[in-house]
Amino acid sequence: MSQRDDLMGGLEGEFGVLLHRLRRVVADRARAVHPDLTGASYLLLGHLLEHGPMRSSCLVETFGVDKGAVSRQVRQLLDLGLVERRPDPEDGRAQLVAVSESAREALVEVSGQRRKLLADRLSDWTEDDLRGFVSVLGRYNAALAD
Amino acid sequence: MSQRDDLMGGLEGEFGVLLHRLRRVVADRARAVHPDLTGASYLLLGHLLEHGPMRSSCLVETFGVDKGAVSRQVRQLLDLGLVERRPDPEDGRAQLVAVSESAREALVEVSGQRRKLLADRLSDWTEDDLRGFVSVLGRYNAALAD
DNA sequence: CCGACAAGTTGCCTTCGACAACCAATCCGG
DNA sequence: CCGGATTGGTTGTCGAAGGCAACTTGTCGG
Repeated sequence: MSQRDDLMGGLEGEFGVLLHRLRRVVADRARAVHPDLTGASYLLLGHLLEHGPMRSSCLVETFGVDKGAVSRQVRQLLDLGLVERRPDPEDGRAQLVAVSESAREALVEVSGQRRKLLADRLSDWTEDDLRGFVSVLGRYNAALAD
Repeated sequence: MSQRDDLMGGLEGEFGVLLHRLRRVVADRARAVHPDLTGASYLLLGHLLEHGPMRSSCLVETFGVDKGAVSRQVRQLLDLGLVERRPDPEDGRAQLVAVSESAREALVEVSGQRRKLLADRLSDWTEDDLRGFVSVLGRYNAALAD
């Protein structure tokens, strides 16, 4: 059990470093999509791109942040023309947030740059390495869920 | 290559969620160590506990954040009595930051609570799973380094 | 029709980090 | 030995980000 504890300690340490470095990386990529796009909004945008249009409250739930924060970030995305809003056919008082076409293009473009940048640094990773990493990260995320 | 791109996309998504959830988890754990301890300072403290006394500039380098921020967080740790400072024998103008004895005890205590909390959620992870996760996280961190 | 409720919005506060200007001690070339 | 250049660290100011709470508004159920 003490071995397991040591591993958990190492996990914390790596997460601490990751948390700080990722903040900067995300902010940089956000700026690449649009000069005035902030990091948090970029993450929302990415989630919308992957999972399709959804309402703000859904974003609140999956990211586990305050709905006020999401409201402001969606507002920013709207102002920058990166998302559009339309009424939710299933609930009259809700609105769906959808990635705009121009944002989709920009995200694909930035995604290409990112791939080039990380290609050499992760070149020794096999596809299985990558797949396993994503999977295990997902399981850890699930463990963190409230 | 398109498979690899998809995997990278999934990686981003998981990191986005992780980034937000971890923020809250870290803040909670910091409060458990000391009511007035903030999240960022807690991460510094954890790093000091694992790697032994070091100077502020070393923390700046490993975490990749501004030295002003580190200076303030170390100040907070000092005010709370969680770290002590002593002159660096190898460089007259530098100071070493070291975890205090009381802080060490508190960290071990919180570590125990944390283990209990995650024990059931990660119970299906083998020790190899855990070790592999830590290792691969370290490699990813290395890839993020500037 | 009316109260309960859910979706969003907004204001206020704290945490956090970037940037820059700044002090102090040390190192180094002459 | 001396005077800049360098390095360790502090401080002030700013924007990003989230938590909390009060509030608006539209919807649903009795």
